[in-house]
Amino acid sequence: MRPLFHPALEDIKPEAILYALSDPERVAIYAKLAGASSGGTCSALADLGDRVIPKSSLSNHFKVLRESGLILSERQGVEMRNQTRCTELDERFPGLIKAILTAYGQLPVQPKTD
Amino acid sequence: MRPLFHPALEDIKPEAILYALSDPERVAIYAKLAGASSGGTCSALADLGDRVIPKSSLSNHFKVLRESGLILSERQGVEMRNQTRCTELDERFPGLIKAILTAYGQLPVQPKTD
DNA sequence: TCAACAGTTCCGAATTTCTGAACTATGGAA
DNA sequence: TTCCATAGTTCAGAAATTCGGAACTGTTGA
Repeated sequence: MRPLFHPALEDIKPEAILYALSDPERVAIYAKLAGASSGGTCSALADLGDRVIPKSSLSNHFKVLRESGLILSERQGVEMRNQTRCTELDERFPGLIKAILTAYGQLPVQPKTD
Repeated sequence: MRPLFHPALEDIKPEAILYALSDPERVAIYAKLAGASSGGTCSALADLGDRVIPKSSLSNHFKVLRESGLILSERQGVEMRNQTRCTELDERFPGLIKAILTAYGQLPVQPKTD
C-alpha cells in the first residue's frame, strides 16, 4: 500500500477544498468526522442512513478529503483513524469551512477554541 | 434557443455553488464579474491572461454559474449581460461567497489590522 | 501459519467534461 | 426586406473522471 499523501498547509488549494465538499456524501462524512470526538474510521462512517456507501467508494471519498487537505488519516493498528484539519485550515482560509458547513446545514458543534 | 434557467433563491443548493466554484477558471470569471461595475458579457471575460477560453467552454462556464444560482444572465440586444446574485446569496448562505473568494485571494478586501 | 478484518487498488462501465463546428438570435446597413 | 456581422448556444465525439465489485495488502490475534 502506498503511503498516504497529506498536503502541507501552505500547499492546500481552495479548488481542492471546494471540489471535495461539492459532494454531499463527502460533506456528510466530513461533518460526522468534525462532530465525532472519536477518530472516525471508514467503516464507522459508511452508513449514511438512506444508503450504505460501498467500501471502494468510501475509500476514494477519504482519499479526496485527505488529498485536498481536509482530513488527516493515520493507520492505527488494523484500522484508519481520521480527523479533520479544521483548526489549521481555518488559519489558512478563515471562515471557509464554517461557512460551507453552515450552508449545508451541517455545522455540528461550535469550533473548538482550545 | 432555450430560455435560460435561473433557480429560485430557495432552490439554490450549496453543492452546486461549491461545484461551480471548484474550477479556478470559473472563479476567475465570477470574480471579474463581481468586481466589474458593468454587466460583463461573455466575450469580455474570455481572456484569462494566460489563455483564452474557447467560446463553447465559456458558454458552458456561464451555464454552470447561472444554474448553480451564482449569476443572473439576461440578453440585452445582441449580447448577454451577466451579474452576480451575491446580495441574495449572502442572505441564503451567509458569508459563504465572501469566504470562498477570500480563500482564492480574489476578494479585494481591506487589509486586516491585527 | 492461518483466519478475520479494515481499508486500498485495480479495472471496466457509466458518466461527465471539453471544444471545434454548426447553428440561432439580434441589430444594423443597404 | 435581405444580407452581413457579432454574441452566444447547441451538437457531437474524443478525452478524462467517477463509480463500485472483485481482488489485493497490511495488521492483529489465535
